[in-house]
Amino acid sequence: MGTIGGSAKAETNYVRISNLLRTEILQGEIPPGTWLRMDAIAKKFGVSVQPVREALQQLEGEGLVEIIPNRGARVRELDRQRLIHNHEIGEALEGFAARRFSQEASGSDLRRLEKIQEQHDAAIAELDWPRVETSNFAFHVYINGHGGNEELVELVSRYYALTRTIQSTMGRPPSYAPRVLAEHHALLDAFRSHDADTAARIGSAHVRGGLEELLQMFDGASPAGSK
Amino acid sequence: MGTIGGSAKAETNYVRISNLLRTEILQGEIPPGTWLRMDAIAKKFGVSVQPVREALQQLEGEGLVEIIPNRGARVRELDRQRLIHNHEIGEALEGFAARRFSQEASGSDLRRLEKIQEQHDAAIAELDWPRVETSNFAFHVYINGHGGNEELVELVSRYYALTRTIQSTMGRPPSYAPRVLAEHHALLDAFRSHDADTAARIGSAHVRGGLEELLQMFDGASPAGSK
DNA sequence: AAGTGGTCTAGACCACCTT
DNA sequence: AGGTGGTCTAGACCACTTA
Repeated sequence: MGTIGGSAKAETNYVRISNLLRTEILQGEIPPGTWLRMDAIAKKFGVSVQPVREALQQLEGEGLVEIIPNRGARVRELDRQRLIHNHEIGEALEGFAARRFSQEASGSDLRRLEKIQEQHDAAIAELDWPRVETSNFAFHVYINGHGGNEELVELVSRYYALTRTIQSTMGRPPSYAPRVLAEHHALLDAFRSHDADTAARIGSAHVRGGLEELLQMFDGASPAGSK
Repeated sequence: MGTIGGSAKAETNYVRISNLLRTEILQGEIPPGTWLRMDAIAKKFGVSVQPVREALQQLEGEGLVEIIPNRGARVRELDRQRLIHNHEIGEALEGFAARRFSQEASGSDLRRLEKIQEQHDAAIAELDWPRVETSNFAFHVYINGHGGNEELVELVSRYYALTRTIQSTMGRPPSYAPRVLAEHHALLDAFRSHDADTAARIGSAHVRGGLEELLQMFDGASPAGSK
């Protein structure tokens, strides 16, 4: 019923639904902890409940959704501990990627990365926050993707995007912009001199610095002492 | 986290099926590239096709299975490139975990790890390969799990277990046992002296060494140049 | 043009929670 | 017990491949 006349492509319902839910979760439009009631989603998409179930199962496999058998599905909670654990994974992967980039990047790779950073610098100077986000994201994707390891890029992006949720909900501290700027340029320096150990150290510290800022906001927002 | 002991729980079919398929794939009983026909699996479990579909969607989210819309599901191929990419992720995560363990492990943590390594030593001396596997696995899980980051342990195990598939299919080179043994003991030394940089370096190199062995077997088994 | 096998719907069923 | 919402089955439907 109500077939959308399109002849463009045979996109299955479960693929469309999982894609849409994924971006909505990663962009924070559906906040952590939200219950995802299957019949409500099915109704919203004009389909039965089964393709919705399949989409949710896939997101559970990706770690974005938690399905409790016979109870329901919810967006996975993003508590203090999970914030820390996600950043540990990011710290490990970005440190590795920075090390490799410092070893393997050609002159034109470096120039390309510098161009991206110029965008980032300009966006910060103009206080254009959406553009700060996208250029920051592009900077890291370029480094992480250098070896052609898509799965690594995807893992980092998954954890990175999840934290952006909290940032855009809670705002950023004043230390954010100068810190990110300084650390990106320190990374570029290490890349230019092909200093692998320094690149790896800064790459990891960059993630750790982001975590500390987030925890400040997090602890500031939720009154301490609650157990 | 507490295990819920013995309480007779209502285990749903999709959970049972995904668990079984997962272990069969990770243990190499269903080799990479195998098509997973839904009605065949449904018949085998005595259920309809829908719970099978949900189990497969979850495994796709975990990266173990590839679902091609309107075509079917297959165990993801494990070609040379993916072998390399998986090990890169392992290298990053295990290097991180080794660094942290060297910084945070208490005396009793160290003694516990040494006990595990004694099991490993003995198993190698007796050429008891299944026990070599399990004690090797326990060694790494103990290090990786030290910070309580279950997701990190799971990620490493996922990539690690996948490579075991190939190892048990193709066999191990003679260099395997002495290399693993020497590297584990070098790690223990670094832990004992709380030498974080060395621990991280050896942890990463340990994974890289395993990759090189695997690639030797891999390239030896499939003659180069075949198109 | 037929065949194969994946996808989707409607409705029955059942686990768990609330009263 | 009654309610809510997740789970499962049977069968129709449809996309894609064979000839």
